[in-house]
This record gives sequence, structure tokens and C-alpha cells, in this order.
Amino acid sequence: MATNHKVVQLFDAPAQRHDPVACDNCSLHSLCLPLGLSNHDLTQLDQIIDRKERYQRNEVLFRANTPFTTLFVVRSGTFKTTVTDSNGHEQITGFYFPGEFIGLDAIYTESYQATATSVETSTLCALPFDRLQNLGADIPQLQVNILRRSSKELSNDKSLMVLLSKNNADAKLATYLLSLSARFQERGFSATKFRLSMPRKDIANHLGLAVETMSRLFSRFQKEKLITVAGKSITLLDLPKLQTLCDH
Amino acid sequence: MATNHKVVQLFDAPAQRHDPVACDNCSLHSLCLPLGLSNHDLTQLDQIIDRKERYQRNEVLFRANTPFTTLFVVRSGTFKTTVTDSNGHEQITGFYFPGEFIGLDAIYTESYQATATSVETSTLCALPFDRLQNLGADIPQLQVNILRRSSKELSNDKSLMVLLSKNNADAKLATYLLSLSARFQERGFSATKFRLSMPRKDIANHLGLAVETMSRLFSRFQKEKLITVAGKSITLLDLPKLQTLCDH
DNA sequence: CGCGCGTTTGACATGACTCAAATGCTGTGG
DNA sequence: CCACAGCATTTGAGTCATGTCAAACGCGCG
Repeated sequence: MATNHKVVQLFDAPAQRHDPVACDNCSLHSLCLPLGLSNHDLTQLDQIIDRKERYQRNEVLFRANTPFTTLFVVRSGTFKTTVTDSNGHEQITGFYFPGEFIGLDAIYTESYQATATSVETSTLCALPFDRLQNLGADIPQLQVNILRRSSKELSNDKSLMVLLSKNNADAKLATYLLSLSARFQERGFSATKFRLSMPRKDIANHLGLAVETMSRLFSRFQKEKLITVAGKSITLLDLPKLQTLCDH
Repeated sequence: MATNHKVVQLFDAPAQRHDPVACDNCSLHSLCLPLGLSNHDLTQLDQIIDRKERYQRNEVLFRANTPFTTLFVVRSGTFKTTVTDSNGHEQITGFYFPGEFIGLDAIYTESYQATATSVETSTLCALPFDRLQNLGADIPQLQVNILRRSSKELSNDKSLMVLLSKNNADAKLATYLLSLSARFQERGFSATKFRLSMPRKDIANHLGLAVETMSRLFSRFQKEKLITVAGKSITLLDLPKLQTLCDH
């Protein structure tokens, strides 16, 4: 088995299959920065990457308003980013799965804009930004790849904004589930059966809904045979119908 | 006078003051790509920029799902981007003011993710992306600047997501008004008195509210002496109180 | 086994949407 | 210059979805 945990962590498998010490044999290769880089350039990139140890649940990776030094790429597990308003109310601005970048929005301001926390046991790669920029001056393709990642996150965020401006809870949840589905599929996992690594409370917060509404939605969607949920595992039964729910 | 229009267009002034034909003497210089570039590099950048003619109200700049070729920078006026779901319902994903980039989210997908439309009479600079990339290979600082712009928009979008997940209309409008205020101030305009170039309907749509709710909010905010509105012009009277409204 | 937290379910209040209509503004043509 | 058409904005009344409060339930962890 790929893991010795009692419960198979959805995203541990690919990272551990090869136990990557280099980008070269990382299963996330094609989702990440190495894309299109020569072997020589890849070796240079490899040398500046710090492969951090394991994060347990709810450990803080960095805090909002601290100096930006490092970009992170999730290798396994899940992270979330949160901002806290002056009332102390927390708002989750994003979940991050393997191959996704954390901290891109801090490049401009040179300080992290949100607090990043692990949602479950997770690992990641750390890319010191100054060294990455030095490298980028010699490897234009690397700069392009970083920009492309940033563009991709922009594109995601726009979709999320559309999701959030829907004034209909059904549409919000349906859209969110399909977005998860697409991201999992992109990573070689099932598009219809996956594990919700984050608690209901976090999904609700992220979607701007009350936990109770979330829970009721899960129940109703199940009654309507759109999904089946059992604790953290979920199966999407009727993708087309979920799709139509998205459009109000 | 800087303009011969009957009504002074808020953002016409700076663009017309110097009537820029080159980045060098453009008043948006410091907000835009030229930042930190040598004169030599700037000349090269200048040469690939196409300074488009004037757009009238409600003209389409590009449509969603068409091939991405060009980044745009607003020189004067306002643009908006919209996505349309399969029900034909439009959602405004962003407004763009002078010095802001349109199309950054299309770099990854290589097709525009939204339709861009002028909100009022506007002008812009067009940057062919392939030529920009060629130039970037020789000018690392240019690549960095583009990435920084992209990062800045990410940062903006995250804020907007926080705004949209608020389930309280007062907070949404207050946050939005303060965000406009900050952007105007950044461009050297008053932080408390400005013109809403977009119709109420568009603001409502952008914030995920009904037009009627928007209108009622404006009325109530006025009654509570937080703002004064007269048609398209608005004055923020009580920034601190607006600020507290943002936090639910 | 029992505690605590995450989740579910119920009852109720309320804020925002919908529908409807009045009013105001803008641009156009006579 | 005025009249009018069309659209944007405002205001009102009523409904409904979602939030809030409260309590029960169940699962995981110590």
C-alpha cells in the first residue's frame, strides 16, 4: 500500500508512490513549474527548492501581514488561506490541493495577504522567491511558467467570484462541488468520488453560507439523488443536473 | 482646461494632460509596466504598444472564449468584464480603471475568460502578448513587472471574494465604496468624492445584489449621513463608520 | 467508556428578492 | 426649445430563502 494510515489520505498516494526528492520524478511534474524546462534548468530549479517536512492538521504555514519570502507548492494534503477582519471574523479565501501554488498574491505587496493553514496532514515544496527571481533572469521559460500559474489562479478566482455572487445556496454548493471535481480529475483522481478533507464549517465559510444551510443542502441533494455523502467521502451521482443547478 | 467635454470625465484629465504618445510621459507611468525599466528598454516596450483609438459606451473590447492575443491597459475611462452562464445570465467579474490590466487571467488558458466592454468613453493601450514575451526574454525586469501586476490583481480578487462572501448587503456596499475610494486615491484623485461611472444595475450585479436593494442602500446610507449621492457623483462623508460596516 | 466537537435537524425571525408602479433623467426628433 | 420615448432609479408591499438560536445526535479520540 502507498500509505500506512488507517484511512487512505486522498492525496498521499501520488506523492509517496515515487517518494520524490527531485522535480524530475514528482508526479505533479506536469502541473508545476518544471513544464517545458530543459534538464539543465530543472537541476538548477531543484537546487533552490526546500522540501519541507510534514505539516499536521491546523498548523500555520505563514501569517497574514508578515514579509513575503517564499512561494509554496502543495505536494500532498490540503491547505487553506484565511483573512481575518477587525472583528476577528475569519473568511476562507481558498483551498489548495497538490500542485497548487500558495502565496502568488503576495508578490506585489511583498507581504502575505492571508494566513495559510494545513487542513490535514500535508507536505509542500518551498521556493525562496529571491532565488527564484535570480534563476528566472537566466531562464525566461521559468518566468513564463510562474506567470502562467498566477494567471491560472486569477482565472480560478474569477470563477469563484461568479460562484459567490450567486444569491442561491443550491447554485453555490453545486458549483463548488463541480469545481472540486474538476480539480481532482486534473490530478488523475476520480471526478465523481472523492474525500472532502475540510470540515463542513470550512466549506460553509468559504461559500458564504451558514453551516446549518450547508448541512441541509447536503441532506436535500442526497434526497434528490444528486449526491451521496457519508462523513467526509462524497459521490457525485448526477453531474448534468448539478451543472444545471449552477446556473441559478 | 484639460478637457472640452461638458461634463468632466473623471479620468480623462490625466491622460489628456500630456496627451501621451509614449510611456515616458504617460501619467500612469508609475502604476504600469515601465516601472524600473531603463530608457533603452522602455523604448523597446514603447514600440510594441498599440495605442488604440477611443471606445464609446458599451463597445466590446474582446469576447469570452476567443483566442488570447493581447493584454490591455486602461488609459482613461472604465471597462468591465462579464461572464455569461448557460442561462444567459450575465455576471460582472470586475471593473477596470486607468492603469489597470485587462486579460491577465487569459494567459494560462490562452483564451479570454470573460467579455470586456467599455462602461463609458474610454481609451487603452494594447500589448501584443507574444511580442511582450519576446521582449521579456531579454528584459527580466519586464517579466517581473507583469508578474507583479498579475499578483496585484490576485490580491484584489481575494479582497473581492471576502466582500462577496459577506452575507450582509450593508457590508458589501461599504466595502465596495471603500475599495473604489482606495483605487481613486492611488491614482491621485479624491478618496471621498468621485463619480460612479457605472450604472447602479452594474454595481448591484457585481456585488450579487438586486438593483432595488442597491438603491435602498444608497438612500439609507444617505439618511444615516454616511454618504451623499447625486446621480453618478458620490461623496463619502464618514469613512470610519463605513469601515466598521465592512466588518459585518 | 465518556467527553468534546462536528454535524444534523427543527422552529422561528428577518433581510433581501420579486413584482409592481411611480418618478426622474437623457437623448432625440419635431 | 419643447415633447416624448426609453431607460435608470427610487419606493412600496408581500413572499421566501437563509440566517439565528436551540437541541439532539454521532463519531473520533483520549
